[in-house]
Amino acid sequence: MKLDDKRTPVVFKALCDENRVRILNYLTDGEKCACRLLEDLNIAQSTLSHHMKVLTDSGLVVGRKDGKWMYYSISAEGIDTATYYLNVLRANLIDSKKKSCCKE
Amino acid sequence: MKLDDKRTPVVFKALCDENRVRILNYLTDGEKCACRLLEDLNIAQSTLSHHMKVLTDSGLVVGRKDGKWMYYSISAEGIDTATYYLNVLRANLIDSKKKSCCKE
DNA sequence: TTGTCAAATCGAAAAAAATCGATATGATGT
DNA sequence: ACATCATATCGATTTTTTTCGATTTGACAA
Repeated sequence: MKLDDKRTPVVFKALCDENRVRILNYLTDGEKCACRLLEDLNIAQSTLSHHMKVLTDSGLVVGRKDGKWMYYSISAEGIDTATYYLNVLRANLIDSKKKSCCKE
Repeated sequence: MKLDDKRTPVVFKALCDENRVRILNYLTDGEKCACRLLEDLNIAQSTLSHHMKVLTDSGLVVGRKDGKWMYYSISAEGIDTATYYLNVLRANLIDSKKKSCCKE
């Protein structure tokens, strides 16, 4: 099994920017309104909107619209998918160790 | 527990570029010489060197020098660290669910 | 010491991403 | 219908990343 070299970067881009990691940290206490994040993060509203798009595209965050508010939360499924990707690397690693150990 | 917003991006940058994911996939069959990667990947030598630096900085890959050759392999510890980071998000998520469930 | 080969570093160019202010959209309340 | 508020989109700028060719470094062998 190999990682998809197109999809994998999309998933992990969520974790490749300082502001997005800050957002994820905020979201770990639970679902938050975009307006709330905006107060805490000291970035422009359009910048936040951009980051939320990257985060939802990655699958690590899901958005829910309620009236004119957008609520964002961390997706357990998204994290599990990312974890699975890392396990793919890990599993192959174990296999290759086994191979070199048993064949000679 | 929160993710370090400086260190986390460094770790996951390993997985944020198509060529680096290809490199990681190659390395899953075991340790490989840089010259070997160079043959397979169709990128300039200086570009490969740059990517190997990003990968080793992340901790997901380790390098070993043997004479004039550099051998690279995936680091189980590096993958475990990255997995741990994802678990931090996951664990907080479970905690926050528990909180909202029990308090009201 | 000199030549050769592998890899790293340098410097520049191209591509991608982050950021912002301004504007558009879309829901709500008057 | 209209004003208002939250968010998304647009367009432009700045910053970061990727990429390459050229050069340097460092190891080995003649």
